[in-house]
Formats: sequence, C-alpha cells, structure tokens
Amino acid sequence: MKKKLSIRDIANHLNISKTTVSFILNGKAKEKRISDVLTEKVLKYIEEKDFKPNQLAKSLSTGKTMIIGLMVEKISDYFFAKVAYHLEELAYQNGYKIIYCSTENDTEKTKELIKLFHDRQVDGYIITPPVGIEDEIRELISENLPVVLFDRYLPALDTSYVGLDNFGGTYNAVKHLIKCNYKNIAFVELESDQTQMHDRQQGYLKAIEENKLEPIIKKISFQNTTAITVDELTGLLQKQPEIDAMFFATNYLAMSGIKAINQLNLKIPDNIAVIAFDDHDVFDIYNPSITAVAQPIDEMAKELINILLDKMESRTEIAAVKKVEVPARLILRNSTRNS
Amino acid sequence: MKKKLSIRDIANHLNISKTTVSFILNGKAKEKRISDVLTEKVLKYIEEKDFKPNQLAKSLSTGKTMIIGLMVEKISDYFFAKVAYHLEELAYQNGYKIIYCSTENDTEKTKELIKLFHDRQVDGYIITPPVGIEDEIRELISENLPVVLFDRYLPALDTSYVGLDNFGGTYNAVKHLIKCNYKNIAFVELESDQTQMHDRQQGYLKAIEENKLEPIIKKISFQNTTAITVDELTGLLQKQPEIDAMFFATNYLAMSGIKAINQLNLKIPDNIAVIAFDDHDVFDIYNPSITAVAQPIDEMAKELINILLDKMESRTEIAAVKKVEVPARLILRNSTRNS
DNA sequence: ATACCTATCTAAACCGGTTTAGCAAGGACT
DNA sequence: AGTCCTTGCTAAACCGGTTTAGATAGGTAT
Repeated sequence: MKKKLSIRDIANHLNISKTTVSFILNGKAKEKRISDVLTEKVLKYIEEKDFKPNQLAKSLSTGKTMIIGLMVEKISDYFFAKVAYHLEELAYQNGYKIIYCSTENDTEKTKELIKLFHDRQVDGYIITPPVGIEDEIRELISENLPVVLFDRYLPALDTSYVGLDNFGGTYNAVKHLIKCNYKNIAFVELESDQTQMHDRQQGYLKAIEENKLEPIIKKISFQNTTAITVDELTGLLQKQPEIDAMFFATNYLAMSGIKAINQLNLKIPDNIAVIAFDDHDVFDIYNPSITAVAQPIDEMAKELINILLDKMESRTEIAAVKKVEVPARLILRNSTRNS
Repeated sequence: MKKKLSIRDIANHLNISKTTVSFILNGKAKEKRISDVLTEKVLKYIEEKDFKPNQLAKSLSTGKTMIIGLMVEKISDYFFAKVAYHLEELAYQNGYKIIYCSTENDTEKTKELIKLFHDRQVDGYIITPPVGIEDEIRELISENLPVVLFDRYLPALDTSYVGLDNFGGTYNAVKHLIKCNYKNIAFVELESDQTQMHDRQQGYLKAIEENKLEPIIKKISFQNTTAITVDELTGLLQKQPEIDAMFFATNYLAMSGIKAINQLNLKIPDNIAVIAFDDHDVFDIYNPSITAVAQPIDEMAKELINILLDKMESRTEIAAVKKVEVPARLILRNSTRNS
C-alpha cells in the first residue's frame, strides 16, 4: 500500500520549496516569476507520478470545497431525479460536485441538513424549501453563502429562485379543457401550503371564472401517500356526477386518480378527461396516453446552475436576487377530446 | 458577517489548551482524565455558542471524510433513484453522507469519476460498474479502500457485491408464463455484455429448455435510447406470428414495448402477455396493470450499507469478499392470464 | 563604490482540527 | 527524604495545502 504523494514530497525530491510547487500547480508560474525551465521540470515530474493535490487540504486553506449542496423533497421522485441528473451534469462540467439529500418536506429534517451542509462547507445551496425554514435560509444568506430556491419559494423571503410558471401552466391547461367543451372541470390538489400548489389553484380558478364555470376543488390530505383513493373519487363523483374532466395538480396524484378511474370502470376520455400537472414517462406510454403540463427540466437545471455559479464565482453580488419562472409546456395526448 | 468559532477561540476564551477542548469534544474527557468540572464548563460554552467543529480540518487530520461515493448508471432511472433514496437514508442514520454521480455506463467517464471521488477521499465506494474498469477497482481495493459493487459484477474480479438473483427471477417468471399455458414466449433484451442481462437470459433459456419450448430472443441494440421501436416489434411479429407472450428484460424496454403493442392495436393480455423485469410505479397503475419481476430495493440498500459499513468501520477485513444475491419477487398483475 | 532594479525562489505563518509525549503537583509508601 | 503513582492538563508536531513577506544573486545606472 503505497502512501500518497504530497506537495512536500515533490518539493523534497526536486530540492525546491513547496511554495514553488504550489505556484506551478496553480498556474501561477508566470505571475510569480518561476523560470520556464523549473516549471517544465516540475510539471513533468507531476505528470509522471500522476500527482493529485489533496482536496481536503486545499479546501481547508482556500475555504472553497467545490461542492454544491442539493436538497430536494425526495430524490426518487421522477421530477427531482431528472433535475438532479441534469444538475449533476452541469455542475460536473464546471468542476463542481453535488451532495444531495431528501428533505421529505420535513422542516426539522431540513434544518438539520442545512446545518450538515454548512458544517461541510458546501460552496452553494440549491433547496426546495419546506415551509418554516425562513430563518435558516436567511442565516445562510447573511453569511454570504449562495442560495437558490427551487420549485417553490418562501413568500416572506426575497431570494433567488427558479421555478415553473405554475399559474400560467395551469391556466392554459384548463383553458384548453374549456375550449374542448368540458364544462365541469374538477381540480384535485394536495392539502398543502406550498406556493406551487397555491399558484396552480389560482391558475385554475382564473380560467374557470373567466368562463363563468363553477369551480370544483377537491383537496387530498396526505399522510404517507400522495394519492387519491377509490373511495374519495367515488365520493366526489357521487356528490357531483356532472364532472366531465379532472385536472390533477401533481403527477402522482394523477396516477392514483387514473387507477381509481379504471377501478370504477370509467373510460378516459369518453366518460372523463384527465390532465396531469408534471409530466412522467408513464403518461406517454399509458393507454390512452395522458395529457400533461410539463416542466422543462433541463432548462430549469441550466438556470439554477447559472444563477448559482454567478454567485459562487462572485460574478454577481451573492445577495443579489434573481427570480426565474420558466413557462410550462402543455403536452397534448389522448386523455382529452380534441377541440 | 460574524466569522466562525474555532476550537482555538474556545480554548483562548476559557484559558485552557485546545487539546483539552478537542478531547472533550470527542468524548474522551474521561479517558484523558479531564476533570468533570472543566468538562462541564466547556460543554456548556460549546452548547451556548452552538459550536460545530470544521469537518474539513477534522477530515484532514483523521483521514476520514464520512462520505460515501455512490456511482450509479443514471440517477434519474426509477430503480437507481429509489436505491439512492434508501441508501441516503441509511447512510445518514450512521453519520455518513452520500456524494453521487451517474456513470452513464461510460467506462471513461467512470474512470474519471473514480479518480474524482478518490481525490475527495470518500471513505467508501458503491459502484454499478461498466465493463472495463477492473483495473481501477482493483487499484482502489489495493489501497485498502472499501468497495461494494452493485446491480452487476465484474466476473474477472473477486469483490463484494450486492445484486439481484437475476437468473432465478427470470426463470421463475418464465415458468409462470409456461404454467399459464403460453407456448411461444419471446425474450426481449438489450445488446449488452453486462452480467445481469446475461443472467436473465440464462434464466429464460433454462425455463424454456426444461419445457421443451422454442426460445425466441430479440436483442435491441441501443444508441441513445433503451427502447424497442414499433418497426422492430412489427418485424418480430411478422417473422414469428405465433408469439403469445413477451418477457422484457428491463422496465424501460417493457414500457416502449407496451407502447408499440398499443400502436399495433394488440390487446394485453388477450393477444399477447407481458412481463417486465424490474418493477415501476407505472406498471401498477397501467391498464391493464403489468406483471413484473421486482427487485426488493430497500433490502438491497440495507445489504449494501451493511457490507460497506462493516468495511469502513473495520469490523471486517476491507478486502473481505461478501457477495449477496437477493431473491426477486414476482408481482402478478393483469398483463398475463391466470394459470 | 553605492544605490537600485529585477528575476527567482523560499521560509514561515496559516487554515482548524487530532494526537503523542510529557510536565507539574499532590499523595502514598518505604 | 526519596521514589513512584495518579490526576489533570498542555506544548508542539502533524495532516497537506495556500499565501505573504522577504531573501539572494546578478545587472545597471550614477
């Protein structure tokens, strides 16, 4: 088990000081007036031994870890997994790595995780915040650490943010249903005080009201599972049998809804139309395929990294606030009639 | 912007040495004979200031980072995302964090990533290896670093490994099809030299041969996408119209297959039965729901962490080899006739 | 001969912890 | 009085880098 080479070993071997080696390693040879001859010699030796400086030591003295902390609600969810995948790619291209965690949307767990990331001195934070962690985020920013919120924001806090135009996405989708002549459009959402739910609901309401229709809102309270049960759906349809279309505010909600609709032996879209918010591989292969409001995931990832990179590399003020709302894309499939 | 407290600041403030503070922080007060009075005083101050030691400095001197490097083929795939989720949870409970990367099954990228993790001195590696990185893995192990392979192994290398019983899982699933009186069962797989594909194929062949049926194997070569096209399926069915069941060797393959089957207006399971290897949320909500060979994801995650933890905490020899093949679970749904 | 550049390179402090070796004081034993 | 423990604590080296503030040698202008 050969032990790793250090900068000191190199210096000793070549009979020079480690300062010199460090300068050369960091491309400061010219600036620090190290002769070309010596520079060459050192570089050659480094190449030969495939020397890699110890990142821990480097981080300790520079204070930079080149690590981005990513906290999403649940890394195994389709949307977050995809975003993580793109973020990782982009971060990697810029020399950064990602440490990630799932918050489970639990405020206490998130507080702990923020502390953990902080102790590990990550250089930047991407967070899908649960409610109630305003103080911790504020604290980070006051320490001059780059933070970008994602997917949902904290209304009480003026921070950088990347998310979807939830309002517009829903509004357009519901308008599309209306144009296809659906008259009784139910909106199924999770009992939640997160901004994205709220914005989606507002988008729905605006479209409904503009067209003088009656809003039908069903809130699903979720314990462990974000699903609508057959019983809940049956109840809804008994109370309001006129429902001819359903807009599900999340993809998992839509999946459970579709399953329930199947179990009641209703046909999509003949008996009932379906639109899901947030696309999923499933919706494309499903029979019938399911119309969905899609988030442009790669675009969001790009915006996130750009904003964070600008802050981390001090190209912009770290406290500078940049909010981006990317437009949603309505992907028309076969779970709705054509207009 | 208050600057962070260090162990030296604490020592100075209390007029003691930082050695003492360090001992107390690490619970070695008793062992190092620090008086209870002083211990109390220090702990109180630490509590009061909410002091957290700098992990970088700690890692630099101890050589431990408490970070596990996870390299999966693609973090956004259903299976890997789920595994990652469970791993993160378990690692977290044991004080470890996870850094992850997607290899894209690209040997060169994987080599780079291993180097990267190595530079960052992660304490342990969980890797789904692409072919051709035997040397790098061997190198890690020879440096006494804990490594566990996952999902697939490298036949040329005797290392710890956690994976599914691919052979048995496929064998049982195909036997089930045969019991349900299907006679012409096609096996659709990816053109790949990974062990898990090979093992699945062998399981299929054994079941077919034992029952004196004719094997029908279709290999899909994949560039960007792991999918079977409508054309490919049409071709297959034209050549062998007797096919009455299809076993797809991966879940994404199954999804594309199901989509193609739909487009050919064939009915599942009336015209053709379907079984997928590797479960997916989709299969449960699909109509008809799809029978699948499921990997017990949480169990696999548990095994992985256990083996790795044993090595990392030196409870077992680091080079000790422990191979675990967990049995697959056949989840019967509605894409096959009953027996 | 003196003062002043300039080009090259380096000693030493620093980042914030861990750990080894050992000091000082008091008590017990002979 | 001398030896030997035991208790309670600490100085200083170390991990492997970065960075500041010079040191040294040779050349040039006065």
